Amino acid sequence: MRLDNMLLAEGVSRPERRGRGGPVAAANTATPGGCSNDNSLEHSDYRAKLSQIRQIYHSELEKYEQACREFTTHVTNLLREQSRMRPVSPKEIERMVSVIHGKFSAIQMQLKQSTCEAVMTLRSRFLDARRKRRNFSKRATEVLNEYFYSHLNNPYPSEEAKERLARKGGITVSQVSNWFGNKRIRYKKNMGKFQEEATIYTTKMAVGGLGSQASCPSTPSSGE
DNA sequence: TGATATGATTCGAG
DNA sequence: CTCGAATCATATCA
Repeated sequence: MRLDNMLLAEGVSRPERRGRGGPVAAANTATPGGCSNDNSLEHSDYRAKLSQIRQIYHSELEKYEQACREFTTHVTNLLREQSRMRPVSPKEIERMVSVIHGKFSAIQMQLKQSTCEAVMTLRSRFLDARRKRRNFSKRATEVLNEYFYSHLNNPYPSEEAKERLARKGGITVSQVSNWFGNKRIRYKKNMGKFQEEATIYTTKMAVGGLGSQASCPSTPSSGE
């Protein structure tokens, strides 16, 4: 019965597809800001696939139910015929019918399970933020690198600092945390590869620290 | 097209 | 919760 709830929550066994996308896109644990603006285009694709799954699911379900009905009537007719030869109690008929229904519902269970799997796969395919990774803007990486290389001794920004960096770079706090996590370990892994970058940012910091940025044409400030 | 860069996620430890 | 580490999946480069 968990499967039923599952399918219901995913909108597969929903009677209609009218409005209210509902709980489909809201079941994430944290969703670190990745999907804040651009849900429309990918979502249409996602919805299309989901409705395809739903259609198959419903047609299969209908087929099973029809087959179940046919088989049930067939068996009951058979038993009715036999009742002319031997006594057939209503209890026996009832038992046969329930056995048939049990078999068919087991098959339906399998259908539900495979549908569930398909939906989960689809979900992870489309809703996983890793699938639509975008590099940060020039401005964002600049801001982050400036902080990183000016705090090389302790590159662990506080919550406030993270918020400031996030605002300055136009990204979320979670993204700032991710960036610093990646940066720390990758810098440590081989510092040699980052020496060039390090000197660039440290010298930039030195220059920028001395005379504001009034006459510095090398800070485009708006990248994209 | 393969190699590399990079953002995001997962997992265990503290 | 945050952290380091490993890993995934995509973007970008040569």
